[in-house]
Amino acid sequence: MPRRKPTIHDVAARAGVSKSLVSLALRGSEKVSVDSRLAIEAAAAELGYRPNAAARSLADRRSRAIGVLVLDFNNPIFAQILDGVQQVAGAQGYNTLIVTGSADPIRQESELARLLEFQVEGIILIAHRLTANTIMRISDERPIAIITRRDVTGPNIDTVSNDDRSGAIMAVEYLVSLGHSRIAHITGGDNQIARDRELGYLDAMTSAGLPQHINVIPGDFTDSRGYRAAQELLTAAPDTTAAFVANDLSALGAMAAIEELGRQVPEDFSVIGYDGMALATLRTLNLTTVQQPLIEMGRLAVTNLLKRIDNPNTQPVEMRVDSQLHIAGTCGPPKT
Amino acid sequence: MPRRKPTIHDVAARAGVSKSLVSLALRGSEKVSVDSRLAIEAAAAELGYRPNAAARSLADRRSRAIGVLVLDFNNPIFAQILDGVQQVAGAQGYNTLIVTGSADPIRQESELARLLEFQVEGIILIAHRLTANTIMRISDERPIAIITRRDVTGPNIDTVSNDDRSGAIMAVEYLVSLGHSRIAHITGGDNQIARDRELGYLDAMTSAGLPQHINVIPGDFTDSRGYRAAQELLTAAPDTTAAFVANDLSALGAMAAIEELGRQVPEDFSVIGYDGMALATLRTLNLTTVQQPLIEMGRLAVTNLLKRIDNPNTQPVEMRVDSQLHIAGTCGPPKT
DNA sequence: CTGAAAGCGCTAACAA
DNA sequence: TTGTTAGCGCTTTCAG
Repeated sequence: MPRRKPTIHDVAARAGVSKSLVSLALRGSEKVSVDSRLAIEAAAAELGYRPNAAARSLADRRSRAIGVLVLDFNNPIFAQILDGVQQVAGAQGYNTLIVTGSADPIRQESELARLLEFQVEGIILIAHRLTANTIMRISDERPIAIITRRDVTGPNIDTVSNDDRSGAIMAVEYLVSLGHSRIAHITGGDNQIARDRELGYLDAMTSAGLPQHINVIPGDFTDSRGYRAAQELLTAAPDTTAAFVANDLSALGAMAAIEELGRQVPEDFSVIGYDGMALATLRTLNLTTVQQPLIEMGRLAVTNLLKRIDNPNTQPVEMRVDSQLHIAGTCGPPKT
Repeated sequence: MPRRKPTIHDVAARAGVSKSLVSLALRGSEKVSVDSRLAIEAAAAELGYRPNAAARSLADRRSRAIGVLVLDFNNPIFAQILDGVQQVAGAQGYNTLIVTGSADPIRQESELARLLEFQVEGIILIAHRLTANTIMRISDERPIAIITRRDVTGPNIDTVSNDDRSGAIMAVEYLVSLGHSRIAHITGGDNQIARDRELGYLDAMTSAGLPQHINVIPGDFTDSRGYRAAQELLTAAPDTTAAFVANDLSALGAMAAIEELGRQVPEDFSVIGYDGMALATLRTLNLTTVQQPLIEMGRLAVTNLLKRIDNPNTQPVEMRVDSQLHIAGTCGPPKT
């Protein structure tokens, strides 16, 4: 048994037909006689034949693959989005190449370049730290669907996002409705999403006639930073009774600090997050949050992307999905 | 400007040299004059040239890619392992193709097949639900490195795992040392890892001279099942004071149920998990657990795999990593 | 140092 | 229905 990998050529020889017939048969063409098809399939099976995707992609001039760039895997919400992405892509016969490059913009660019070299037919960006410039440049080569952000748009770019500003307003209004007035905000740093959520916070506070400036603590969407921000908050403004934290992961970190400082959540302090991270809404944590339809967002993005791949010159689609207040166990009325 | 993608040929024309020189220059060969190199690089940049990975892989007879099959993304520990995998693979110039096929063995097989068609040079299995048979068959074609399991071995298969049985013993002994005697176990279902952990539990209970049979509740490694199992446990054996849960995700679910049933953790009930999931050891949850060096496991597996790719006929490597008791906040002495 | 030529495995006309 | 023939874009001898 020759240790060389069998090719379509070997299959043809073994089945006693020509190369091209094998190609046809294997991709299920109608114009192959039943006999030939059977012979070919048998030969392929016996040989343990595997089509070579690289060769096919070369000859075909298409890869049947889309690339997904994930900001990082440490925030589980990206895994949820990815689930949705894979569902739809798989169902449509597309392979998904997933890469993740840490939050470093430079590395993200090189990851993107790798995707492009693989000849992906389109790209999904799940959160990202790329410049508008980079995205525009890439979108010139391939259609792009961006999930969670909507600040970069272009003729070849679709977006799926929720309305972070409204979501944030919803969160703060909920706290206000519970009777809180000294409401703090731990931000998500210097990016569009974080800014929108912060703006929503400021909007809602202003509408409610509440003061807020001292209570905006910078964060960065990580749990550890949320932890430190909460410590800072309770030191600087111990009379604060509630916090809207920019995302769930940070909110979990914040809760840890709050409880370590001797305050019970929600009795002594209310916390509301943002995202709808599966684990956070798990009953153990029971985080009250603004829930985005994460899986659905993944599904929608691929759907749009595949449409654009088939039909490049359609108008860009900018979808907004609705987020919902998920009321759980981390918010309550202030103690007074 | 022609909308066709520029090829090496276009670059050559523009730089005024031959195709093959461009190829050499682009891969950094020494034997290209500085002038030519500069001209070629300039031409490539101006044209926005991207090498075609499919073509290269065809001509090269190697893809410089490894495939990773992840059981599913819902358990965050797999993301941690993946981090380690990507670090090493990236550093060695390998692309990682990540696929995930739900826990369904059939779908997992087809995901594997796709990886093979992409001509990956080796495969990493992060947990999996494949039969020994399938794995053996695949390992015939490509080297495989399996992470977390060690029940399938073969000449072309390396493994990296921790000693689940000892880890489980460590967990139970810790509970015993705190004074617990009515210690339950929520299992991880019907797979080697879960069985090993269960055996460890039984070992430790026996050594300590404690009864255990009524207190083994079947689980499946998910949070929701952990939740239900804990409910079941407290109904069937309300005098239980502690539980060793087969993994962290389930442990979180279990804690939710326990607290809902009015018991404080750790005051009224102790919980210890297994894995060292980043979020669980986060201070908010503060789960006491047996911590596996997840990132390191990912790194080791790729390292072994790449060695085997370079040097196919070496002895299979079966690595055991050490897990540690991570003492946090969910275990305490029994209430009496 | 450079260029011509062959071929990687597959698909897609086009003939037969 | 089947076989033949060109490539797809790139790497790699092998002569200049």
